[in-house]
Parts: sequence; structure tokens; C-alpha cells
Amino acid sequence: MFELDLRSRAPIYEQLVEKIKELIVNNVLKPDEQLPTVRVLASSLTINPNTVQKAYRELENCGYIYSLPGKGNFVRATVPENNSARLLNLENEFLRIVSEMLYLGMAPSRIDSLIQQALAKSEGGKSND
Amino acid sequence: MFELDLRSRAPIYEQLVEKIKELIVNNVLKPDEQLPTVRVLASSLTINPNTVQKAYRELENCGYIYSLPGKGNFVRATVPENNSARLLNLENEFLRIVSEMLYLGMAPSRIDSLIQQALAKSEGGKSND
Amino acid sequence: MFELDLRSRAPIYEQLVEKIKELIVNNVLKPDEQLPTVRVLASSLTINPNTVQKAYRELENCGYIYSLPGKGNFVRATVPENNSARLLNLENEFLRIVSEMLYLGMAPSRIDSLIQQALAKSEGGKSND
Amino acid sequence: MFELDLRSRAPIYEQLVEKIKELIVNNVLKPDEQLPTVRVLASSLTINPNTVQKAYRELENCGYIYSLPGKGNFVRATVPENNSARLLNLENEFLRIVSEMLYLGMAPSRIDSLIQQALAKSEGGKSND
DNA sequence: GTGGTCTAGACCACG
DNA sequence: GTGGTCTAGACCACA
Repeated sequence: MFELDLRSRAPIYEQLVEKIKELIVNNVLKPDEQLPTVRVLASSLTINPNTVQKAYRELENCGYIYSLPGKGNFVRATVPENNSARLLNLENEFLRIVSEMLYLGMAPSRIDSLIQQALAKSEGGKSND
Repeated sequence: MFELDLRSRAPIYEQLVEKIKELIVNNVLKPDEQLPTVRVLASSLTINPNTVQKAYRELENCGYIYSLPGKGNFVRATVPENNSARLLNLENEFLRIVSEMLYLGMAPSRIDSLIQQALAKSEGGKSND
Repeated sequence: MFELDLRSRAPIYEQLVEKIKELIVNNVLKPDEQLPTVRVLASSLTINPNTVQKAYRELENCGYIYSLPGKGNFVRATVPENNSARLLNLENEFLRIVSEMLYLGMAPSRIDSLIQQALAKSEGGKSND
Repeated sequence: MFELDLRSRAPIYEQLVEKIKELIVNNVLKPDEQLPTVRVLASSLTINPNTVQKAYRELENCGYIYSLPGKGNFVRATVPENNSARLLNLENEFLRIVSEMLYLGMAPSRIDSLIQQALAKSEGGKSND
């Protein structure tokens, strides 16, 4: 499904969160699709189930998945409500990164091309529905 | 000068690094300008001097400032050499954020306007010299 | 494991860096081998854990080891990429030292024998795998 | 005569010591030749005379120059006696550097060529007598 | 006066 | 139990 970098400084559960978020965001995991159970994912990644549990809880807190006790964890469909706070954070991060890229000498045209790349990926995901 | 969130999960020294990097990147702090001394900044933020020291050391490692022992810490002018590794990381972060913004329903036009904003800020800083 | 000169002008953490670097470079410590934990090394050298920590952090910045928070510190395998800057510094140091050795009257043949010695050590370490 | 890097971490007096040592070692400054006076050198480098004084004292301690009070500072000719301790230190530094160069992937042939370079420089200095 | 180093001891996150 | 962070307070080198 995906790979973790066990040698990274980043905590494993955080890497998990990012990876799963990426799959959801890029529409690889569709709304209401079931995620692997904690045990299955833990054993397939050979990590501690507690770590997977923590990642799932984090994703639930962020509104990316929902948990049906006894059933499993499922992808939550995006609801444009209550995203404003998250979007504000993302905008700030975005500005920070763009500023740094410009400072380090990246050409604005390169930035545009990166955006086209992201757009294409996003559209591609949707067309797979 | 700026504010820290002492309740944040992010370590104080990292917040400091980010804040100062932002000031440098946006040309608020000009090349060869002196940063506040370790002790002054520490007392004005009511944190420990060692924490400021750690932030300054980190900024020095990243090439954003240089330290003259006994003199102070100063902004280092950008050298577009060997930034490729850092730029690659930034590109990945950038793609992640743009994907997430699109997923959460942000209009591409809004993203463009953010970029214009960053460009203006970057240019504005330079013209203040 | 090794000894420190607490009376030296060189900071303890730098001595530590040099000693450990030497062990890695001479293949006494193999790739992915775990280094002594911060606390163990600190107590065995009767120095402060923070000092060991600082040395480990420095070695990590230089690419000689990697740190897994909660797990320990491990030797990083060499990657001959991006070593050019460091090699340039080493070349300058090398020239300085050779010049001084020649000035002080050392025979060039003695220098050659030193190089053979270094080569043997380097090869010897590898064959111990 | 030479230039200092006032932005370097290395203390100015130490840079001075290294630069002057280099001139002596490469026979640019000949035995019994007079060095610039403290005041002259300080003002030509626009640094503090105390700093120059400290560098000269250090060079005297290392046996590279001698001071005639009221007359000035002069280059001391090499005497192969009592160099053994210094040579031992240099050998250790040399081994450390060569090991590191080999570890970082430098070809032994490159090292040989560096030695030839140093030998040529050393011979060149002498022929200027 | 500056930055740099070191110590002692506390608390937290991770797995 | 591991590394990571932070504090408090001391001492030193440099210019």
C-alpha cells in the first residue's frame, strides 16, 4: 500500500497520517471506503498496532476518517463546512513555502508548473471514480 | 519583534527558527544586518538564552545566518548554490499542501492569488533597501 | 571505548565528534551499528548527557550517524554524493599539513609510508565485516 | 600581504597565526627576515593591535618566530631538534585526514597528486632564495 | 560586552 | 528506556 521510512526522524504514526491523508486527498481512497484494520495494517507494515491506532485517531480528529466501533475505519467525504480554519493554516504554510522557494532562487514559472502538476493529479483522481 | 506559542507542540527553538527565517526570507532582515543578541532576545521573549542559542545555531547550519563569536549573529546573503536539496524538499511540501488545499475545496484562482501575494511581498522587501 | 582530554582547549563535544568519526571512518563502527546510548556514554565518560547529545547531533548534521528518537543513534553508511564541499576542505587541510611536515624536515618517503598505513587501516576495517 | 576572513568563526588571531605560518613554511618569509611591526600589521589589516600581539606570541611559543624586544619580530630558522613532538602531532592529524578522505571516497591517486602539489610548492619556495 | 561551552536536573514524546 | 527539549546558572575566550 505504501512504505514507511523507519530511519526517518519523523515519528512513525505521523508518517502514517501523512501517507493516508495523501491517499485520501488524491482520491485513491474513496469516500466511505474501508481502511485496513489496525491489526492488518500493523502486521503488513511490521509496526506496533498501538502506532496504527494512534494514526487513525489523529486522522479522525482531523476529520479525514470516521470510526464505526466494531466495524472499522472509513474515509469521510469532504464537507466544505468547518474547513475554513484548516484552509487558513494551509494558506499560511503555503505562503511560507512559496516565500522560501522564491528566496532560494526558484523561478516563478517553476512554481506554476508545480501547481499544474498538482491540479492534474487531483483531476486524475476524480476521473477514476 | 514576534511572538511564540509556548503551548504549541512545536519546540520553542523551532518556532524561533521559523519566525526568523520568515523575516530573512521576506527581506525584513537585510543581509549582514545584526540579529538581536542571544541574551536580549531571550529576555525579551522570556525564554532561556540556551534556547535562543540553539535556534541561532540551527539557522547557521541551514545557511541563513552567520555567527561571529564575541560580535553577534548576522544575516547571511543568499547564495543560490547547493540549494537544490532544500528546494526539492520544498517542492514536495508544496505539492502536498496544494493537493490538500484542492481537496478541501479551495478554488485554483485563490491559489494563484496567494502566489501573487507572495511575489509582491518578496519584491516589496527588496525595494525597501 | 576511548578517552577524552578534559584539560584540552578543544571542547569536549568536539573531541567526542572526532573520536567517533574516527571509529566510523576506520570501520570499527559498521553501518547501522548502534552507538552507545546518550546516557550510557555520558556516565561511562563521566560527562553530562547534554554534551554527548550535542556531539551526536553534530555527527548527525555531518551525515555520519542518524538518530531514531526513542531507539538510539546508529552509524549511517557513506553516500559519496555531496561530499565535494567536505572533500575540498580536507584537501586544503591536507596541503597545509603536508607543507608543514616538509618544512619541519620530514622525508617524503615517511609521508608515503603514512599513506600506506592509512590505506591498510581503511582496507583492514572493511575486511572485518 | 594576506587577507583575513572577518566573517569566519575562527578567531582572528588564529587566522593570523595560520597565514603567517603558511608564509614561513612556504619560504615566502625567509629566516631572520623581519615581520611587520604589530602596529603596522594591525593598521594594515584594520584589526586590534592586541590581536596581532597575541598571534605573534603564539608563533613565538610554537618556535616559528623570535622576538627582539625593541627591535621587532623575526622568522626563526627551522631547527630539526625538538620537532619530533610537533611532527608526531602532524602525523596523527595527517592520518586522520587521509582516513577521512578515503572514507568519503577520494581516490588514492588524487591524494598522490596533492602530495606532488605540496612538494612542488615547497621546492619552489626554496629556489627563490 | 559578545557568543560558546558545560553542568545539573526536570519533563515530554515515542513505541 | 530511548532521544529531545528546556531551564538555571556558571565559566571561558575573543576583541
